[in-house]
Amino acid sequence: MEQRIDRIKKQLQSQSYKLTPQREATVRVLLEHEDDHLSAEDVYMLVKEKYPEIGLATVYRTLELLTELKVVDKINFGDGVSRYDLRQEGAAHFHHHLVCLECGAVDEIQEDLLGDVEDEVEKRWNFQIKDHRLTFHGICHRCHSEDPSS
Amino acid sequence: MEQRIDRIKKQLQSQSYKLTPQREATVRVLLEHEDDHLSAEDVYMLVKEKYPEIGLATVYRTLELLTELKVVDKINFGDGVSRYDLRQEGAAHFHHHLVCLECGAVDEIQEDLLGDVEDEVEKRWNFQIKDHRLTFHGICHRCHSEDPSS
DNA sequence: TTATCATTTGACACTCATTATCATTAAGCA
DNA sequence: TGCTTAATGATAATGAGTGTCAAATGATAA
Repeated sequence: MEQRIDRIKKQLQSQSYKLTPQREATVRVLLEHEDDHLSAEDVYMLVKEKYPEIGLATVYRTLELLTELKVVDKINFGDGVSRYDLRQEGAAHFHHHLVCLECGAVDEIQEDLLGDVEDEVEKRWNFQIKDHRLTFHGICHRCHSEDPSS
Repeated sequence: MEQRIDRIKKQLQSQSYKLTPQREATVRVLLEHEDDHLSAEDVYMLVKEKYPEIGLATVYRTLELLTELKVVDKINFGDGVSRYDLRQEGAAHFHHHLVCLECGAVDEIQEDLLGDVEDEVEKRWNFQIKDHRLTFHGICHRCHSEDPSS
């Protein structure tokens, strides 16, 4: 935890940004909720517990900054809200989503499913891939087993 | 064109919806702009040319209805606007996007890139896939060739 | 320490896509 | 021709996100 915050601090400073208390509090919330796909409003509520004076605009600005620095990914499941995921360190950024149409749960896959596919796309369409988003919509294993009708 | 409208009409009627003139005008616009990823506002403007009395709310309602019926896909490139794509008929629905970070162009791929991947996901995560979204972000072939710096 | 100056913050007004409301109109049907 | 329900258009309301600006903060140099 502290090491990750330290690395983010250095990353900010290398671009002459500061790790202010507000930003640190925000990052801590993201670290404590790594797999929760929090919306800006979610983050705001959680940060307020530890840092009640913080303003919503600051949370938005921090999330935007962290997105620029590629510390978080801003993702969109089509429900009208952006969500923010802390990126995994080190390992390449393979991270796909399973969105359940039944219960709304969002699970993650940490596998590199697209290695070959990316190579093919780069060659055939002469498109230099920087990033990708892959989301599956369907019925998750929980709803699947509870509801034999579908 | 007329046959496709006919089929959509039947699909609507099978759920006891009507193909009103407003809905038909909207569908025609979608048919005439199949690969353009129109936003609701875009559709509204285009429909107004042929049907000036139509209201924006009706366009939204029609697009929502068509989305429910799986006649169109509502997609989101993260620019704050939903876009609507008519689904291909017959053939399975393989349709991915290449979003250029340089010029903002959105190209399409009509290939089944994910057949094997889907099988694996269904098995390993016990997730019953109904649909997927795959988007690549990067530099398109046009910007790529014009700008040798990157 | 203190003065200085750019960065950051919080409050709040504002934008803009989308949705809800509601009175009116049109369609299908007895 | 009436009746009932679905659909429409106008417009108000919602809500996520952004812009503005004065005040607060932080790093740095004297």
